[in-house]
Amino acid sequence: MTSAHEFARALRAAYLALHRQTNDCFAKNGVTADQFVLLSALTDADALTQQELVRRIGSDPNTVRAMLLLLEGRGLIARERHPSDGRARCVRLTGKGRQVFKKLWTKSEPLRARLMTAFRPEEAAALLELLHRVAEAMAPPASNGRRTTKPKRTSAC
Amino acid sequence: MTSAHEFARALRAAYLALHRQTNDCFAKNGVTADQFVLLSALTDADALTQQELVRRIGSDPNTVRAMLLLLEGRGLIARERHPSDGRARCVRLTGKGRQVFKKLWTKSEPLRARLMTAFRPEEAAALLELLHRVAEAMAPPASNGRRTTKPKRTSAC
DNA sequence: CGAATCTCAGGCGAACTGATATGC
DNA sequence: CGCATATCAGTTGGCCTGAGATTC
Repeated sequence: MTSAHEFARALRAAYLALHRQTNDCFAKNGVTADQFVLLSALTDADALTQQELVRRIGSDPNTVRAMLLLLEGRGLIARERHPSDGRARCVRLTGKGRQVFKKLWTKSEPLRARLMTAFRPEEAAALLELLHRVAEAMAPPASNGRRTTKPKRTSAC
Repeated sequence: MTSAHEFARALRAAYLALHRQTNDCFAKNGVTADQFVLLSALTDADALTQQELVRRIGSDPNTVRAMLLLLEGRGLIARERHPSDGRARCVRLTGKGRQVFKKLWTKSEPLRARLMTAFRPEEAAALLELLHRVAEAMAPPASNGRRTTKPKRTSAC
């Protein structure tokens, strides 16, 4: 039982250290670690709805909206109306956004290299799977976020 | 290289899920997850200086101060002057603080149990060690926090 | 109608910067 | 003197609640 607490503290320490280094790495570009995560989620797909973005980065709709407004103001992302669903918004990277992300990605290479020194390649897969299991185990049990029913569509935009 | 990014996202997802569940768990007691971490650090020792507290929970002096003022206002901790070092402050749990922490600890038992379901007991130690290595690898390389020189004393208060 | 998606207003805790006072 | 410890003032980004508009 107490080992769970130790584990939680270690997880916290590891994440906070990573988060801080990432923030420092991007500080001069005016981008935060969380914004980088959002941008990287957008590079995985051509366009995503805000809701889908919320789901992928594990955040709150209001938080995502605030971040998007910020990034939109800087011309890194664009928000268009969804063609078939009047409620939804399609979020995509602009050309500038893609360019900036590429620069940030290159800039953070050393950080990822440092991260990889923490374990051997053979361990990586196991560790990754373990972290996924942790996230799954700690996912909201019944009443998700603000959802009252099941997720239903994954709305690929 | 890209696996480092995957790992970072998984680490983030796991931590955020844990952090959210912890916050929800303590919400009705008016205590946040970070405050719980601080309180738990104080249960490990009779008294700690603020600086040592900063080091143990991996935070910022200003942040810790703000949290301490908050907790002091609620009567959970006390800040006395250090007997031999006029600059330092000795932080300790009050009786009420110890009592509250105990209640919170009990209340969060299910959370820790859920966390333990994510991996088998044999894996726990290895995983713990791995997370420590990650935190160490991502620790500030040269210029620590605000420190310009070496840490020197660990000041056990 | 209910439900989903996003918008808006407002508040809060955490983290940071920079400057400052005091004691070692 | 330099350095360490803590304080104060102010800003920011992220997260949350609660309410509302619009659309499916």
